[in-house]
Amino acid sequence: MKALGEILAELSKGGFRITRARRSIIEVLLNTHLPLSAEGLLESLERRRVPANKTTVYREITFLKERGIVQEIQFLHERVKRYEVVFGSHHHHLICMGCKRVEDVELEGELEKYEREIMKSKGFKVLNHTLEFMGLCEGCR
Amino acid sequence: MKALGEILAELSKGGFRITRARRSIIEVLLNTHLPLSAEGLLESLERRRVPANKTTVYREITFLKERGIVQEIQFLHERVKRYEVVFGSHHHHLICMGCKRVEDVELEGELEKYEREIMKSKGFKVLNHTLEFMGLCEGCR
DNA sequence: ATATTAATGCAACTTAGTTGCAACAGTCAA
DNA sequence: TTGACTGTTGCAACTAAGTTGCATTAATAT
Repeated sequence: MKALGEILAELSKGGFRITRARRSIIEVLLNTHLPLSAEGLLESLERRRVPANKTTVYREITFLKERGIVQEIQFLHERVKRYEVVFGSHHHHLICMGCKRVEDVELEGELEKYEREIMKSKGFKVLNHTLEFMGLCEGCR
Repeated sequence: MKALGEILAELSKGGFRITRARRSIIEVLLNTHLPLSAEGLLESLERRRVPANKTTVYREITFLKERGIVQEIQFLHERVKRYEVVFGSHHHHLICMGCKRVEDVELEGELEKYEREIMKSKGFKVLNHTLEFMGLCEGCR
């Protein structure tokens, strides 16, 4: 995972401005590390005394997505989309149906085996995937 | 996958009514077999001359979900939810980013290995999962 | 044939996200 | 440090997807 400075330097070099809102949004996403919804992001900004408009938040998310800095996640049990800073390694989520908390998991070996299988049997080239597990966490079982 | 008659008999036995809308919705979902959105379902009904209100469609989907007859799918690249009849065996989807078509895949061996791993390392009991692959189909590559 | 109540349709509403446009504010160069 | 350039923001109004309350309709058992 990248550090704040690195991300800001990259953007700056690209000719983009480091505004108060932009810096704070990236900070919040780096610090929570569990996926936040646009509304959650808005609230976090308010708590930090960096009030922002929801339009700004949505536009900033779009901007950061386009640059591969954040990624969008859609949990099946929710209506809203969530966002998190892209990690070096691809990972997945464990969603507890009891307490609704979300944990990360990294899976060893990943799904490459399946992706090869799919290529062979269907001629379909996999470029990306989503995988989320729903269940009960240790505390809620 | 269940046949129409079986599903209807089951519902009838449960004290639910077999209305024109209900029967048609189940028929459409059985026949398309690829996941349909609520709006798509509405259009299919119109083509069959069984006009239904969108409220009815949403309520029927909820009803069929609660009874384990249909399941809801959320593709990452879309805003809408989609619905399909639950198959005997769990399967996943290949979403072509070119033509937007969706194919089914069944994966051999499934993700049980990962589910056991998650149980061991995190104490998290997996009850369900979603897995979708995004990429390019044979025709679009 | 009729009573019961599940299912429906309508209109009004909510929630999540988007758009156009005028105003504002980082950044660079002088 | 000042200004000019243009990227960024906020507002208000909008769209799309889905939900709700309530009065009406229509499957079904008797």
